[in-house]
Amino acid sequence: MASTVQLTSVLKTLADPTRRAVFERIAREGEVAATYLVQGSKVSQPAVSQHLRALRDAGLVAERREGRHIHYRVAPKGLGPLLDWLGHYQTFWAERFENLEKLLKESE
Amino acid sequence: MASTVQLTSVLKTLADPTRRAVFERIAREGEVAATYLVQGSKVSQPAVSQHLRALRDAGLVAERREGRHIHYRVAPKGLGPLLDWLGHYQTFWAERFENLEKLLKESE
DNA sequence: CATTAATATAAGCAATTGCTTATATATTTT
DNA sequence: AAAATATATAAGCAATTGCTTATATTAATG
Repeated sequence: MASTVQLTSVLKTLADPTRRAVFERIAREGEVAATYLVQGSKVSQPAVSQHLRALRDAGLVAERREGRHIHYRVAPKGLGPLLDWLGHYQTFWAERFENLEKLLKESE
Repeated sequence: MASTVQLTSVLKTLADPTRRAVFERIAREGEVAATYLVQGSKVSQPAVSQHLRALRDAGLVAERREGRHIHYRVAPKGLGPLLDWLGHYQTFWAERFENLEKLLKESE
C-alpha cells in the first residue's frame, strides 16, 4: 500500500538525470562498486556518493560491502510504489501496456 | 523513443505531491475545470494554474476551452515516456507486472 | 604503524522550485 | 460599456537541490 511519501521519494529520486543514469548503469551491470560508477560519470566522487545515498534511501538500490568496496545492485521492490501507482491509470495506457505484455512474453 | 528530456520532465512533474494530486483528480473525474480544481486544493488559484501549466508542458494533460472555463483531462500519451522507460526494467518487476496483467484482463 | 584506496560527510554556493500577493487578460453577464 | 468570473502572468521569497572542494572515516596493504 505504498504511501504517497514513498512514491514521492521514488519519483524525485529518479527525476534527476545524473542520478537516474547511475541507477541505469547499476541495472545494466548487475552489481557495481561505487568506484566504477565514479569512473564514467561526469560528476565528482562525492556527487556520486550522494546520488547513491539518495537511491538507497528511496529503496531503489541495495548495497553489499566487500572489503573497502561497496557493491550496489538494484532493489527489486524499489520500483514498487511507482508500479502500484501506475496500476491506477491502466485505462490511460492499456494499449501501451499490451506492448509491454508482448515484450515480456518474448523475453522468456 | 521518448528522450531523456521528456522522461525527466514527466518524472519531475509527477514528483511534486500537490501537483500529482491535481493530476490524480483530473484522472478520477475525467474532465475538470480549473476552478473546481482550485476548490478542494490546499493552495491558491495561481499555484494550481502553475501546476496545470507544468502538467500540460510535460504532456500529461490536455485542455479544452469552453467559454471562460478551461477543462482539463489526462493526455493518454503523457505517461508514455515513463512506461517506455519502465519497459527496460521488466526483469526487476516481472512478478508485479503479471499482477497488473491479471488486473487488466479482469477489467475487460 | 604508516600509507594507500574506497567511500562518506561537511560546508558553501548558485540554480531551481513551489508558493505567495498583486495584477493582467479573457470571456460572459448585466 | 461596466461588472463579474475564470484563468494566467509577474515579481519576490524561503526552501530545496545538486554540485563543488576539503576533510573525515573505514579498510587493506606495505
